[in-house]
Amino acid sequence: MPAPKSRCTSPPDLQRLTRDELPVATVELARFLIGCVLVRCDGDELMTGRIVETEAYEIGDPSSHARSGPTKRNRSMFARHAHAYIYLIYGTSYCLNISTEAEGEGAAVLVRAIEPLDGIETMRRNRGRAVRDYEVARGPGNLCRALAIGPALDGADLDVDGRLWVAAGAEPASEAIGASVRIGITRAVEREHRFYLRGSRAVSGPRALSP
DNA sequence: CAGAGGATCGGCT
DNA sequence: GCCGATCCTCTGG
Repeated sequence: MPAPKSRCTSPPDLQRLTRDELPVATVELARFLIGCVLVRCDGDELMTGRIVETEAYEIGDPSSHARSGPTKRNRSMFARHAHAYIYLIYGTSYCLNISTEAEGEGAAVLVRAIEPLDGIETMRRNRGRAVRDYEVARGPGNLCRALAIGPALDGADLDVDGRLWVAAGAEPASEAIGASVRIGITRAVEREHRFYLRGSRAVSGPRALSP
């Protein structure tokens, strides 16, 4: 996919993790991403945040969009790992996923929430409503609205595209990462494939799910 | 081609 | 906590 020129100057600490530095396996990436920094360059607006909540949708998962094979909507899930899969949900919100596994395998990690770091005023403006700092990108739909992530980024290669990538962050202690069942699904509800950073107010969902 | 059902959000009770 | 908005996608006939 052609990547429009980005005018953001990205500080050295926001240098992208290359494809080879990102786990290929779905559940492994979901856990790895907690504490990493999501970087969005929209024109000349730089926005970043610490990833605090993810969900894994692995190969063969009955709750995955890829469960019935490739379709027009989910084709980005079948790209090799580190591509964006973006779709519209409930006619109102977009969701951002990062593809996993080898090309031809349909699997991805849903990025559910970040704690804003840089560009919070831009994110707040994108949200178009008054919210507290920790609410700016809490929840998958809110995250996409805050970062101006939409269908134009579907299929983007995070290893190449100048508009969206993942950078390293302060690695949380392993006991600081919690696991739980996933939110808003109706199949394979028992799998504990949601990961979150304990104690972060930017984590979405019922408090009881994030002790 | 019709109909059901969403990996959500926000307002209201 | 419950419910409606909103519209696209997939499935089945």
